Amino acid sequence: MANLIQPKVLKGFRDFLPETEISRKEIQQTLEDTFKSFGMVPIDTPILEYTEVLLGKGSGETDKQIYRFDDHGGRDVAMRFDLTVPFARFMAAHINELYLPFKRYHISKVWRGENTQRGRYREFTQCDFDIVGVDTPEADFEILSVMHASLTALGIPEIHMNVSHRGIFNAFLEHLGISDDLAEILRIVDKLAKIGEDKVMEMLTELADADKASKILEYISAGGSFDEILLKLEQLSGGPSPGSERLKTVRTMMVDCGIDDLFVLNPSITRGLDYYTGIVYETFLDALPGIGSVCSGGRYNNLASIYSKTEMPGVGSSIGLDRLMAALEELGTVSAKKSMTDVLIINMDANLKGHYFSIASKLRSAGLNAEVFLDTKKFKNQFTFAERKAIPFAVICGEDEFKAGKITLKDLNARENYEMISVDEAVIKIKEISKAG
RNA sequence: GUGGAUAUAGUUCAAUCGGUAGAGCACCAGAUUGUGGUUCUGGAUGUUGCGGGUUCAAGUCCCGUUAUCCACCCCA
Repeated sequence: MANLIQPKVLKGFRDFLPETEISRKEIQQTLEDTFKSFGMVPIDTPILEYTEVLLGKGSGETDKQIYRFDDHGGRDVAMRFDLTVPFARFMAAHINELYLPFKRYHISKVWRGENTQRGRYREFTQCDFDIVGVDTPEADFEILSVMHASLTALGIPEIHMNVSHRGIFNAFLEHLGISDDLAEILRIVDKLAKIGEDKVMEMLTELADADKASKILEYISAGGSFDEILLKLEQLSGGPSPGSERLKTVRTMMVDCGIDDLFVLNPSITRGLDYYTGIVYETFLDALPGIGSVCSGGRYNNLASIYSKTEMPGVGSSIGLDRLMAALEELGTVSAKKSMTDVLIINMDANLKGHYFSIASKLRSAGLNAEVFLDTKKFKNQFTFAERKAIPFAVICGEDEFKAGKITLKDLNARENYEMISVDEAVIKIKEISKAG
């Protein structure tokens, strides 16, 4: 009694109450439906992998953030920090049982031991979708298309997907004659939106001469329409390149399909992860840029090469469910349902216990979610329970109704009774009122 | 990981110079019944995040610790 254990959870880890979990599940369902509609199939992988498998192509940062330990058999293991690297391993392991191009989605938790902030946790859920086996504009376009469809299906307000291309940027740097400090330059360039042109210029001049620095700044801050910027990038990088041609084709496809509205070409987007080789993208909410990217990814043509000799070019994207939730919560656009129950059967007469459950069963057969209150308590109690759980209807059946083979339906929101009707009539009434509301 | 801010009832917030913790809302019981939004009566709100220290006395001052938020870093 004296030594109760504190019911605490670890920093960056969270419990989800029904209210939150219901909307999380709804969002996941919407995404899953979208992914399926593009012919994508679900997979799953273990949360624990050999450390060498996960760190094979990671950067130094991943090293620091990964949860890593020795298991009971003395194996050096680690928890997955994203879903892309395990997917590459998965493809290498199962390539002979699969077919190409392979399009999968994967919604699951990942772990990173970094410092927490709003929308940044140590345990969080990613919704990944990737296409492996083809290096074509069709595949690049399809990922962008799924992103567009997903975010539209979720009804995310005021959003822009920033698109860029590593290949063009590399061609540009090569044209400039820069081959050192590439990672450093990428990092500085990526900060443009956050720290501004002056600061970026200042930092770049520390790495390269002023002329080159201003060229880089000119490249990453190129303005105008998608096509205008693309033209400018080509000019700055010494003419058309495979990357620019690819991006041009993808752009044409977006226009042909009428989904070019949400995409902007933003050359300052580079992405920190070093396995990206082609198109890259990041998505920010216009209203909440501070919360970070809610959906990003790109093309990685060599990722599986550390596990297999088979060429497996891939392109994919990841939606950060928790970050998205944090944003939607702040914007007040999450539905805060407390339960899915449509009808509560009031438990008022101890002699009719069994009957109450048979009414519930009939309601369920009619497609409604129904539950019986699990104790014979007074009405006030049972109504309060219904209110707590936000249940919209109650079925009342006492001796009178039972004898007549009827029930009384109560609309708990309108506080209106429909007395002495049959269960079938109640079902119709409930569906009618629910539809209207 | 580094630096800064914050932590009081379920919740939103009080508590003077250091003097044993308070209000609204919410909650529970009853008046109150085969019908919960009103009213009335009564009740509990709590190891002041946690652990030490100073003091006759600590929510208040000091140290440590944990969590949250903010910035850096990085990213979803």
